Amino acid sequence: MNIHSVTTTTIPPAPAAGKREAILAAALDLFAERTFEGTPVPLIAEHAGVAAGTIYRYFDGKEALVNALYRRWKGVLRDELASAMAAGATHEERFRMMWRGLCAFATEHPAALAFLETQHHEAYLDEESRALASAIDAAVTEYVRTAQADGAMREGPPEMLLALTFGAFVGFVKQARAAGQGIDASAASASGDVMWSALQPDDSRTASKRKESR
Amino acid sequence: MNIHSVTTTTIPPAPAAGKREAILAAALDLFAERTFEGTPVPLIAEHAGVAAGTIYRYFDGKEALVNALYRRWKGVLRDELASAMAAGATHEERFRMMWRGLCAFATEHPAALAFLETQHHEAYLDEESRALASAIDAAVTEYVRTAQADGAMREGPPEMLLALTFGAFVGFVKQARAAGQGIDASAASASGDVMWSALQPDDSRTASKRKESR
Amino acid sequence: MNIHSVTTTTIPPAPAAGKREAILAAALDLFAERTFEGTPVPLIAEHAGVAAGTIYRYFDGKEALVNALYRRWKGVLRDELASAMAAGATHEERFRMMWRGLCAFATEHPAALAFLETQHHEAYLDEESRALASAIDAAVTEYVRTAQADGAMREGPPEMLLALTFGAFVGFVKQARAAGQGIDASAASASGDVMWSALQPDDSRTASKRKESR
Amino acid sequence: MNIHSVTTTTIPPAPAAGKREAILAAALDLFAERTFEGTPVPLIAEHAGVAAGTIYRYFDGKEALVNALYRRWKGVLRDELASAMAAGATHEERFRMMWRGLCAFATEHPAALAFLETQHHEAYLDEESRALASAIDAAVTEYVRTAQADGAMREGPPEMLLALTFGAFVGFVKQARAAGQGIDASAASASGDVMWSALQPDDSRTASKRKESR
DNA sequence: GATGAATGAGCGTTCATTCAT
DNA sequence: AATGAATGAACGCTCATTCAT
Repeated sequence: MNIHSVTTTTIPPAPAAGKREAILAAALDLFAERTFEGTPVPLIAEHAGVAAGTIYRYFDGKEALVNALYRRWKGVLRDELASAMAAGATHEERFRMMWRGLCAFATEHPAALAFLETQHHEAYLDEESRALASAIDAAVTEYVRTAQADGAMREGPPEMLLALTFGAFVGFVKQARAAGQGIDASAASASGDVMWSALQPDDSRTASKRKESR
Repeated sequence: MNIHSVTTTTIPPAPAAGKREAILAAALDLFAERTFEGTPVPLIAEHAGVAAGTIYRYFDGKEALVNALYRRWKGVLRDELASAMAAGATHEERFRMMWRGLCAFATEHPAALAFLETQHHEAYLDEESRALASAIDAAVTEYVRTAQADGAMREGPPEMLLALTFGAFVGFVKQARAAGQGIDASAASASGDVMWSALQPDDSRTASKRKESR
Repeated sequence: MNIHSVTTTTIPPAPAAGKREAILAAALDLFAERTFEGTPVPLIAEHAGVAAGTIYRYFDGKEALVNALYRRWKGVLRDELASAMAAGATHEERFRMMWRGLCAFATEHPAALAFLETQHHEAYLDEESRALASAIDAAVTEYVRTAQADGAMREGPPEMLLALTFGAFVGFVKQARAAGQGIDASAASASGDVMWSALQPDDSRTASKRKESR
Repeated sequence: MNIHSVTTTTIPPAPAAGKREAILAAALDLFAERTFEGTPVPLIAEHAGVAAGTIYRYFDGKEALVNALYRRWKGVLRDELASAMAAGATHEERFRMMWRGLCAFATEHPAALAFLETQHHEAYLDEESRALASAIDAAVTEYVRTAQADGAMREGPPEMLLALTFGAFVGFVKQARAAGQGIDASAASASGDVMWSALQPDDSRTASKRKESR
């Protein structure tokens, strides 16, 4: 989790991590549950245990804060996906690790996922934040393309397949949250099954299917 | 698709449609692209071509307006889904019609879909709006349960399958919109293929699969 | 009650008296219980059973309406006082009739009295309304002066004596209203006793008076 | 008159007194001359020399402000009356001190008196404010009852006697203000004479009294 | 004459941001 | 560095007034 090294002193966004971290943590929770526009800066300050003015020592404004937050967590997500892709031996394994990694992320950082996937970011994200999002898109698109080239994934525009897959993930997580259940290992696995089968080549629906996915 | 016939006369922001419709149309566009909280009432008025005060002749307040809007479009969506479910002869046909109907809705009313699927509605939706959403959930859940009972759909909690499916649809639509492409018939069909195969029983991945889905 | 002849067709502000009267009656009730500033014109219209715009056919604006209302009722009060002063044979009789007349007015037209005596009229009364108030002041001042000249009333600036007397009357009426009681004949008489004795010459009291007050 | 010593440091709109005091002072003047409803918050801010938003740092809203103001001044008045009642040796002395105290209050804090006695407070006073008003009523009622029991005051419902007396006081003050004169010691004394004699037992007057009143 | 939909200035209030301490 | 009082633009909303019907 390289991004945490940005933190001046300690590693996780722990309560002792200093004001900058406290502000980011408070903003994350609040943006996740009330929207960027719906969250007053003084409320962030209160939750962070700092004075309102202090926020402006660490961030140029509310918009800069939300961008820092977005980059922070989008970076964590990117690292999660990158390590999943690096670790798997087969395309299916890579997919399963990604899916599991996403589920783990959603479980460990529910507010972060809600914040990242749920908002209308267009209004305030800056160039750099958008570039980060694009880089992640490119990486997973590359993964899909390779898997398709190997015959391990169905044909079709990678962007569409990814949109369906990540969309499904987000829907799944929101449903689990709305139902008040967490995402346990079996639910993560079952939902991963569903989406992996969605990605299988049509003609693979034979007994030999599984082999091609390596 | 009974409501769509209504659509032509009352829903679009036609200049002759009356101020109430103009306000709803303007609010839809703005909420879809800027969030409920991020949209000032005076801006809605401006887009609708009315004075700010006029909005309060037609709606009790901003919150009543967003609820009216939500119910209007959630109702259209419900009718769409209901007629798809009524029309199909097999479970697969019903699914395909639903997916096609959703794609048509997304194409014809992109702002409505963005508005419905994208926001933090919890803060302002009232009892009646929530009841409408629940009714739709119940209807599609019932569809899944029946299909599962007939062996035409994979096992698993219907809520999870639906969350994945609708999540995938939303992801797909957002991606298509972000890419600036519309959703043509072939894209709709291809994405429907993907998600229908996601819903197939695991053990159906044999040559006989298709038959069971009727 | 000469002022009622101003009414185009009928005599009292009865429900059948036409829209102008209905508006005046509604405005009286509302101003009395909610203040001039606190009463929206559309509410007056609703209570009067007319459309908001109609009020502007009969009055140039809210301010003109309140002036018309003030003059109407101040005129009734003036007539009441004038006839009391004309009818009495002695100064005390005149005073008693005035007091009784005021009490009758407060009983018959409680909203009118509340409106006349209770508000901050300065902000909106026009020249003519103020002139009417002054005329009444002058008439009762003249009465006091005459009574003083005849030795029937204590010395002192008539304005002060009148201010005390009318102030007492207003206080009395407000208290009766607040207590939910009407002003019956005996209460009217008892309060008149008090204020008449207030106006008696000092030298009419015996030398022993002071002792009793311990 | 303990509170009056406080007055010199905290109550008047002294520039050094802090914004809260400046706001209260400005609100007092404006409410006194334009009514609560007739006074826009931004105007209060302007008169207080603060920004409109600043008012909301000190008060929860316009209504909370008017209640704070009411309690402040009603409390001063209560202390005034209480110390007058405590200081006098005879019933008459107590009455005279009260009257003198009221006159002093009206002279020193004319806006406060206008504000307290002149408005339609019912619409916005809260429980606590009303309780304060009732406590004062109860205290003076008790005074009257005691004086009546001692034969030092005429019979009759204490509420009526008090309503007449305070009404007279208010009328007197308003008249003095309208005439542009202050209330000097002799006017205060003369008006006190009038109202004290109003409160005397009937039987304290000689048999010849009635004749003089013609 | 009468209506009531429509207007828009102005209300009470919030909140992103600044700055003296 | 940190505070939090202060600001004032902008918010959601009301209402006196106008005017097409």
